[in-house]
Amino acid sequence: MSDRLPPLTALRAFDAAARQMSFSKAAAELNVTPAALSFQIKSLEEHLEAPLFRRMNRAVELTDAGRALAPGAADGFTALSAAWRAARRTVDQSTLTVTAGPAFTAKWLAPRLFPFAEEHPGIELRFSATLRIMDFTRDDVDVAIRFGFPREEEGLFSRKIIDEWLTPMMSPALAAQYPDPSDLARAPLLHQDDTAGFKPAFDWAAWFRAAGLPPRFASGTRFSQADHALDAAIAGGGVVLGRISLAEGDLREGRLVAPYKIGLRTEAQYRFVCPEGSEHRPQVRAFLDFLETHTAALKTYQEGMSFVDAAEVAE
Amino acid sequence: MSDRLPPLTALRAFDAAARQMSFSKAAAELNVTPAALSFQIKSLEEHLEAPLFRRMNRAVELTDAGRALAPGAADGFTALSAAWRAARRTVDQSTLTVTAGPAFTAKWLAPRLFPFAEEHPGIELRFSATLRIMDFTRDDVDVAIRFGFPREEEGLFSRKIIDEWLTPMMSPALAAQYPDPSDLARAPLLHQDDTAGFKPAFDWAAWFRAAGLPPRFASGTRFSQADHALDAAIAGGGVVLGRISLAEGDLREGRLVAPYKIGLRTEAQYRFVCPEGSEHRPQVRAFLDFLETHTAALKTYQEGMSFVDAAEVAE
DNA sequence: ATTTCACTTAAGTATTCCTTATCTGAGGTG
DNA sequence: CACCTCAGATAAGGAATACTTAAGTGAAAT
Repeated sequence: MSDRLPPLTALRAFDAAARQMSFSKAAAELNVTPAALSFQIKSLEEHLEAPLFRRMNRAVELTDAGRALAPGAADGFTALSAAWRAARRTVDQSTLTVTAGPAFTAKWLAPRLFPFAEEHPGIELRFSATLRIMDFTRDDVDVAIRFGFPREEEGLFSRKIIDEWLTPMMSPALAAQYPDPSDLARAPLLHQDDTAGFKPAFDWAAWFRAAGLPPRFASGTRFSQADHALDAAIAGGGVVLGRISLAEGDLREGRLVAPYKIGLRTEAQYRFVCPEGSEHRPQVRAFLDFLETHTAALKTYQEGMSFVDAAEVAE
Repeated sequence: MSDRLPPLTALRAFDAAARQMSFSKAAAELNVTPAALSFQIKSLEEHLEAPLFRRMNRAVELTDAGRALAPGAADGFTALSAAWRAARRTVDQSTLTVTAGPAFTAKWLAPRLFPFAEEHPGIELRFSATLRIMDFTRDDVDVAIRFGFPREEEGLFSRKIIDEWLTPMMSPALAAQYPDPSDLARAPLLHQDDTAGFKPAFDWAAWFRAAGLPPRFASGTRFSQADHALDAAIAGGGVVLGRISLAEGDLREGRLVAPYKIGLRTEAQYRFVCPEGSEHRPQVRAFLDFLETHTAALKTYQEGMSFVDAAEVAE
């Protein structure tokens, strides 16, 4: 009964058998004959000097020792195969998996998917819209686009792609009704909660302070995602404190207008994040280049605006 | 470049090489010749169709692919070997590793180590004093003794071993100075913080309410561990609201006395916890029996006491 | 210039692993 | 109740893998 690891093929056979609760199904999974699998289990039991399965003639069930081994073995092999996939992604130059929040995915990535595909026909782009923090070695992701304050992390390549600022936005029809910032006192306001935790805050209260207007009681419809708030504004549902990063397309197409010249600037920003070293992989390089050229257009919207930093009007 | 797992021996060779950053050291670790290890790495690189190491003539360094693979591979093998150790513990009948909080270890387990060893000469008992929550499949522990409210957990065997209650305790000399509960108004009180998070609380404030005495401003020395507070009381440093579970030995030996007849009872209790099925293993069985017979003596201290539930005097 | 060190390569061997074929025994079926 | 089926066990031979010894390479150290 050695303390060192037993033969790994035997352990893998056990893992499959424990998951399937059947030797023959496990054998099928591993593309070997049931006889081979039976041998592997037997050899593992000899190493342990105790049975791992109780053999009933129609089925097998785990012994206490088997139950102690199974979950950890499953975890171990899951980790190994995730690591292997991560290494394979490193080699693969034809696919690129990007994760971003739902709002950025909807408002920025999705509309630009086609242009990217045209520029880079050899790269298959995949999106994974989630706010969950990614672990590049565990999740099948090459690149993450995250919104937040700049932060360096060990082993990660990180680059700012968009400086964020906000200004009231609304449908052209509403803009005619509310020509002046002070008119917002009687306008229906749309709120978004997804950046509620950021400090210094960049919400309506902060913008009113930046504009030197009296605070308004925080009434109005609340949205959990910024893109939904923007869509509601497009539909004429109210005035949204729009994030330039997300609204750019809608502003360009005239679905939204930003009639006032007061912008609220925040240190929070969209960042491109990938494992260190990954930034040299061709498809990652291509994607970063694409992001940088396509975010450059945002700068034009800054013309004529006067900005106030969120930190200056922090509560 | 297959998506399935590569040969596991090759992966393990890579893991060792990546950890050691040296093929020859890795070969020594795995008890093979450097040539064999070189082959394994090469075969893994062929599976991946990309190099994992950059060979400099004096050293090796990981490529991007290697850096992507290494951490996950290490995690995987760590998990596998932990799982294997867990299975081995299941088979081993000669050792028993118990984890408990520092106070229980000091005041209850340590003094009874010798009696247990005499009763069960074949069992080697090991203690691991930590408050960290244990994962039986990951940490090398057979049995945990935890203090808290009763709670059932999937896959765990759990049994109450001590019903907890508290009463003021002090050295015999101090007891002479403070014959009546009301005298505590002028006594130095000792506090313990380790159960501060429990609700309903069982602290001095709760006991004063239970005794119908006016509340005292919470001054006095604070201890992060209950056993240190008891030791301070033994040394005459003040009056502690002692937990019967921890104080039993000191009460029996006369180092502490509990002069008042008002006890504060709490639902919190010491529990014996082990993986389901483990409770049948001989050394676990023996330890649980031992605990149960040696905690029975605590009941005698309840005689003559009148109890108030902590919930009844909750703030 | 020479030595040394770390890894590589080659050829042969040992070991592990897998297959085919046969066997066993309990539960389901007619 | 006999029979069949199904899941796993066992045996022996063969294929694939892993390892060893021995010789080789090239850059850094002396």
